Amino acid sequence: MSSAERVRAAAVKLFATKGFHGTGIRDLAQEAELSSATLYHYMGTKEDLLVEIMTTSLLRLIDAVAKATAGSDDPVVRMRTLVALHVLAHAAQPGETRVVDNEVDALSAPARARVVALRDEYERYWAKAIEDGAAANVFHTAQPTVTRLALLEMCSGVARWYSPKGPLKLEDLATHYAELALRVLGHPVAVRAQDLRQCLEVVAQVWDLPVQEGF
Amino acid sequence: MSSAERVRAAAVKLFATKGFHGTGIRDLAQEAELSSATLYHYMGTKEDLLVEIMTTSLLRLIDAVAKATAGSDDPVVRMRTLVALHVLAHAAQPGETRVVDNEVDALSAPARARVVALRDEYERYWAKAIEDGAAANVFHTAQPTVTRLALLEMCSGVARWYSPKGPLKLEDLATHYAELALRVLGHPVAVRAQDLRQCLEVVAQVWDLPVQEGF
Amino acid sequence: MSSAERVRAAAVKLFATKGFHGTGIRDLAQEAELSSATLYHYMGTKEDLLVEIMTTSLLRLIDAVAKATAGSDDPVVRMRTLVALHVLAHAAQPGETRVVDNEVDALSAPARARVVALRDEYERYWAKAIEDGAAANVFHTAQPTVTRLALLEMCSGVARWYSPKGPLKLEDLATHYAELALRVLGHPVAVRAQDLRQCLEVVAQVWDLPVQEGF
Amino acid sequence: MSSAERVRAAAVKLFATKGFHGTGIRDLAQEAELSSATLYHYMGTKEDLLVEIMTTSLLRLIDAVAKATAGSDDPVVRMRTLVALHVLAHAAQPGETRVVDNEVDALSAPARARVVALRDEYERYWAKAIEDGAAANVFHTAQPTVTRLALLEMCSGVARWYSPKGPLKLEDLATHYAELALRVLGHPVAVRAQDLRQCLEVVAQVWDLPVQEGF
DNA sequence: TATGAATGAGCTTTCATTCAT
DNA sequence: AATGAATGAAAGCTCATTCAT
Repeated sequence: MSSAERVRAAAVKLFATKGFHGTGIRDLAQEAELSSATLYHYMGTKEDLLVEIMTTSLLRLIDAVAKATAGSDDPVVRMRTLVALHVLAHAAQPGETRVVDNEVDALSAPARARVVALRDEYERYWAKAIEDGAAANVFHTAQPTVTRLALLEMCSGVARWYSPKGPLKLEDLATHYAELALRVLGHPVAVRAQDLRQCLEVVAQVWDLPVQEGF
Repeated sequence: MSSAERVRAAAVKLFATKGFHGTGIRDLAQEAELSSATLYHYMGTKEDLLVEIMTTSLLRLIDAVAKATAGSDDPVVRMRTLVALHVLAHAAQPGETRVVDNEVDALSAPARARVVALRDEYERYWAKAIEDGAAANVFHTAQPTVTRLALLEMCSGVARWYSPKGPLKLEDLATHYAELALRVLGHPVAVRAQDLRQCLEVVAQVWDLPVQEGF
Repeated sequence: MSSAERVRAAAVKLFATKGFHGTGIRDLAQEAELSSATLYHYMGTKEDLLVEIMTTSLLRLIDAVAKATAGSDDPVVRMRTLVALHVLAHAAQPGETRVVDNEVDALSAPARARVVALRDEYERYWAKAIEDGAAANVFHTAQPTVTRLALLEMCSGVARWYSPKGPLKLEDLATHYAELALRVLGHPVAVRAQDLRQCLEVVAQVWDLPVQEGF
Repeated sequence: MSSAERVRAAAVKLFATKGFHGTGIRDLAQEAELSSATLYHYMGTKEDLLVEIMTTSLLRLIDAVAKATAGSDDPVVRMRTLVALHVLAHAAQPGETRVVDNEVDALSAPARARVVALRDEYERYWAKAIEDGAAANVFHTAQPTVTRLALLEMCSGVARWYSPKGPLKLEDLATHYAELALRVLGHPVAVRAQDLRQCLEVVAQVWDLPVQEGF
């Protein structure tokens, strides 16, 4: 792993576990096994580093979602895919995703605006799928917006507790959450692992992970 | 409001919005309209203040849950109550609850252990209700533990976005979430506002809020 | 013991053991079992308290020396008396004397000048006795000034280690030091406890101690 | 002089004159002509700096004494050497020695224990010489322990008043004190400057001073 | 590429002191 | 006589960042 990669990895790890404000430049340097002065060869300011992590993480998520839902009209299939992708990303990349979910308030106003815009762009996919499903009468929910927020929080929570060392395989996790989400939307159908095969492939490709069950 | 109360309120507000590490003693002093030296008449260290907030918040939640579920054997009723209480607490006290949910990592090891023990004690109520419902064949979930975590995250998320100024009344919010939760648990039944009346009363009592629809 | 006395005693104890700068107002308050605000009923500033302790301690020493050497022309007798008084004062009042000996640098310039003047006045008794003894050819020392300083340091050191709980009685201590001092001055004669009886009485009177061997 | 050396020199000077608690970080920075932040490149905590000064000072003293008394059986010679070394060290390095003698109480318990152990190791040389002299009937003292303490205090006092700018040369000072000490021990013999030549050399070597009469 | 040295600004916390009650 | 409340100033120490080498 190059020095630049070590810096980024250190930032992801520490921002995720100790928070942006709880992580010092010296902590980053120690984690990356560099001097604190050397860090500045690989980053701008500390905030730049945070922005970069958040931006690339969200862009990847948007990229993955765009790829995985392209050409699918069925809202149920799209929803299943969105949930699976979200959960897989949060389980496989808990560092990045926790940073995105928890450290938005640490950004300065202009950077926050850009990050929030990306997040909104991402959430549009969810909103659209729910709206379409409601219009098609396959989803039944009195409060589509609230339901969307509830689903997103439910799925994002995975990053807080999932461990690849535990008994639950990634694909089972994704399958389970996809089912829960469809239940929430009033469309309780079984989801099979093979329905999500494409999601796993997209995730592996976008996040550059080895293609295997548990990444 | 006394100085001591102003200090606590300032801490809740700022810890919730800017995070523990992102909040300086001077920020607290300014928010509480006191000098930073005077703060120390009303608190120990900054961490003591955090611990106090987390502890009382969790104790209240446990207290509320104990009161509201006492004497109820039906797992569906208990679950409905747990969800409603959780959502109401997070919507009515978003500051405290966000601090509890987000700042555990800011605690020193011994304090963290105590807080986590309280949180575990609270979650036992959820685990028990889900287990009982599954045993009684009214809940259907292949992964009870995962489902519990998913529900908790879903409900806690309310503290991140709910606003009493929005169109959604607290009781509608609670009703909606109770329904979503029962759907997640494979027991999709309608929930009526009157089913949750007792919850509203317990919340009003435990958090010392005025008894009215929107608190 | 009155509050005023408790304040003074607390200051003597803490200034002696932790130093003036190492002792906080809150330490004094705790030791005196008063609130820190109440302290200020019994003292001016912290420095005033220090000055008062040093001044009364030195004035008592001067008073004692004046009383005990009055009417004695013999330099050997005077020297014996000076040493005995000094050692007894330092052994019986180690707090006050340590403060006087160690905390002069903590004083502001004007206060220091006054205290140093008193100390000089006291040391004049030693200088005079040594000069007279040298003139009378009973003391033999090539460096009278150095010898005086050496003797003073030797005797003051008692306050750092003597304990009344140890095996050495005060009168034996004084006798021993008187002999050592006369040896230093080239006049090695035995000193008997009864030679110092008057010293013990003067010390008991000036410091208001119970008249007994060990005070 | 390097920055690191300036920091140490500043600490010695200020701790000696104003005391540890009376010296602020900003005072040290000003004296060392560095910013207060920069100080922390060259030290750990303020206490670490104090410990370092005390430890190296005592280790040097022990080193010097071991070197200078090696191979000497005669208690009189050893005593003469101990006194001369002690006095020379205190006169030539008044800063370090005053810090060692006066600031032990400023140390935390574990650091104090280590420093006191070193001091005890040093004082063993004195105790041994006095015991041996008494056993050989060349020293006559009824209270060997008290006498040792008296001598140490007498000699340490030099650091409080000796100035190389005064009329007294270092070697005369040492000679005079050696004679006083032998008088105290009941062995009043003349000491010649040439008896102490080796001591001067050892001091010059251990403290890295230019070899000349007045250093 | 890498870092030791450096720093102004800031951190949390304590300081000695005052004052209304 | 006694104190809780209050504070400006200062304490020891760390911050993110720069720069010469």
